Amino acid sequence: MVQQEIRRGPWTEQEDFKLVYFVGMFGDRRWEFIAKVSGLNRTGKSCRLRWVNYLHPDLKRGKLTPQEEHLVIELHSKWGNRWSRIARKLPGRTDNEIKNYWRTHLRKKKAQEKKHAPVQSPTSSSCQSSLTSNNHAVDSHASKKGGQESFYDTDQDAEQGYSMDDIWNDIAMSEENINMQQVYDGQSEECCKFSCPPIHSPSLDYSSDPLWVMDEEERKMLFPIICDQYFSCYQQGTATLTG
DNA sequence: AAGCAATGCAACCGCGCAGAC
DNA sequence: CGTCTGCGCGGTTGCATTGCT
Repeated sequence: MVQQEIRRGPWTEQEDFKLVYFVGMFGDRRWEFIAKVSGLNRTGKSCRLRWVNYLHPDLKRGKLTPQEEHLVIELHSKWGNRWSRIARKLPGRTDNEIKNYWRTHLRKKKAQEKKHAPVQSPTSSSCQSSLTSNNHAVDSHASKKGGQESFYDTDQDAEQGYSMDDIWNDIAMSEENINMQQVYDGQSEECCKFSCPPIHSPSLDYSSDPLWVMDEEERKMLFPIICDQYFSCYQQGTATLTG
């Protein structure tokens, strides 16, 4: 079988749909499997990352609240760069998000320090301790992107943007049109709701069965209707948005 | 209005850990 | 017990956007 080139870089909306769909079907554990079965030509890692950091339905979008900021600062002073650990204390936030947030503030803080104390000893390992102690100063979080609506932002501009909520809604809606049971006899509709927490490969262990490791052709044979309906549904959605 | 710099965030990389065999 | 595989984590990079001159 010809090894297809692994896709890299930004994810397209179509890829997002595919991933959401297959995670809903197989759960969010077996990423290599999902990567193969979905035909995304992405690595399992990449799929996981995309899901965890962006597509998971429990994710909050938008800026950290002052309380969350405070908590991050507090926990970071306690645990250091244990981002995943910190993230667990902030439901709906990812380690990546918190890490980025911290970096941003670190940079701001460093810049400020440079301004105010240009001849400070560099050995004071100032970043962490000083940051944790007075990072409230930057709590204003003068994010220049405050008014900017990301394509996926759910908090803002629900009318204009095509948010993740919309995507989930679309998926939920399209599910009503797709009779999943015809394709996956034995898997209840419940398994495909993409509800959270995600389903962990109910009752069947696909991974151990070589039959479930599909190549492109097999995949097309099994999923053509689902995928086609999905994407036409998706395309309708975006078409109405893009005009 | 154009060009450049700064910023924010999505995605990748490499390493380590855990479980299966 | 060693090896393999998959996953998770932290660090880093690259690019798009925004702000400034």
